Amino acid sequence: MAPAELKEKIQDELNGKRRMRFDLRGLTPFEQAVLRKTREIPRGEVRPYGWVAREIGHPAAVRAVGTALANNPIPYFIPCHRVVRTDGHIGNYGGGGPEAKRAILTMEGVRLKRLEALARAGFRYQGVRTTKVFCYPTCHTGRHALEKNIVWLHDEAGARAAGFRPCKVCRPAVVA
DNA sequence: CGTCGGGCCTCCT
DNA sequence: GAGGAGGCCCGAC
Repeated sequence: MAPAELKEKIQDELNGKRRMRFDLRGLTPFEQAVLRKTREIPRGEVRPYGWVAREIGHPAAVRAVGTALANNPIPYFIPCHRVVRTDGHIGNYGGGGPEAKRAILTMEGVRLKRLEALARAGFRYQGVRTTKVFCYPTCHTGRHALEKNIVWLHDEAGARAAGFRPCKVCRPAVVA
């Protein structure tokens, strides 16, 4: 394969445009589920450990998700660096520590400064007044929302109380 | 902000 | 196979 072609293939993989088949045999079903779910997180976005746990049907196995990701056999291609803590902190990272994790996410276009500022302020979700939908801050569905229509939300209960329903793309909560 | 306890999956004994 | 430790966590105080 020509270098240019290979480069394109790798880029497509990391952008989610291509799905290479990874051999995950040898891992437990739980670990496989964690890794498969993690691959669904788009480049430039992040999701909490708790989100992965809930999505794979083990909502309380949050910590175990972290353990499974720590054993990720194919770092970067299975983007465990896109999984962060619920409170907005970056969380730990085996391959180079939090610094490496921040560097990779920044490369992928995540606005970490903004994300961490939101975390410090206690905001976990972004709501859009006009659609009445709330998302995780990095969800791409809200990227064209007008600034004046954006509302920052502390928690799910508050979001719902304000009339917002969870985004169907980033699924910040189960659709009640 | 820190600490505590809970909870879950693996691995090791 | 039972039991315990520990890990890229989380929510409540």
